[in-house]
Amino acid sequence: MASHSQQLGDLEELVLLAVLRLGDQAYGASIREELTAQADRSVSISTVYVTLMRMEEKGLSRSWMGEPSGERGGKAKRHFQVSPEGIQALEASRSVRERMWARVERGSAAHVG
Amino acid sequence: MASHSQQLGDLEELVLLAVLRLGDQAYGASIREELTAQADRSVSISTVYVTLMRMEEKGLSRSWMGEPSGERGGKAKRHFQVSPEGIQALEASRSVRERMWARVERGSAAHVG
DNA sequence: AGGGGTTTTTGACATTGTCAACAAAACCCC
DNA sequence: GGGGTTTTGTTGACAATGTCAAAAACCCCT
Repeated sequence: MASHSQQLGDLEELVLLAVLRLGDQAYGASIREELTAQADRSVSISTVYVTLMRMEEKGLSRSWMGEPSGERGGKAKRHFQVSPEGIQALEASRSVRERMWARVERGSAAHVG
Repeated sequence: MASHSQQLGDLEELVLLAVLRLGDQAYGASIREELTAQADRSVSISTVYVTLMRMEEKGLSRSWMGEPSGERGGKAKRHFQVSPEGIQALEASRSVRERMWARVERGSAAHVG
């Protein structure tokens, strides 16, 4: 079935995966850390927010303000979550990539890795 | 070892994979067909060329003009090839994505698929 | 009510994604 | 051998995404 779920940018995809992984601990700083440590993508914190805001406008993610942490200073954190549409887009992206790789590894003269 | 291979855009990645798959049959029209049929990405032919030209400037791919086909009309085809740097970038991209997915599927409360 | 600490938001610019319109060959035919 | 037709490649322009420095907002303390 040719789904027409939204195309994800490469960073968008990684951000969604980070949010998914972090679950209820997904907010600006932790998402950024996940990208830096696990995705070899050391972006600034603003990049994370901007990407998430834009994706929210497209219905790929949601967010809400949490309670103040109670610790010394600190504005309340904004929590993020991947929407069902976001998950669908992620899966579509993954399956396309897997198919393309499978085609490379079987049927061609090129040898990779 | 943290490689610093170039970051690929999502389309760039798919185009490189198509070129790899097509081997010595990789030129404008066939690349576009591969994207349409296998990657759910129906881009125009100009998109393919522009993406490849830009990647060539970055050292991710190479190209050269072939001989005229001999069929009814038709300018000579330009052939494309993925460079070693391109292959490295593709592999880096893949391994990052696989790690991120693995982290999602194990360690989290979220259930996907 | 002012200050230092933590987090988010805004404004701006760079890179990548996208295509319509245009140019270039190569073949055929009279 | 020049014009028409066919196939392919190139340009110019704009939209979407990637990126960050600087500013704003908020919280807790004294």
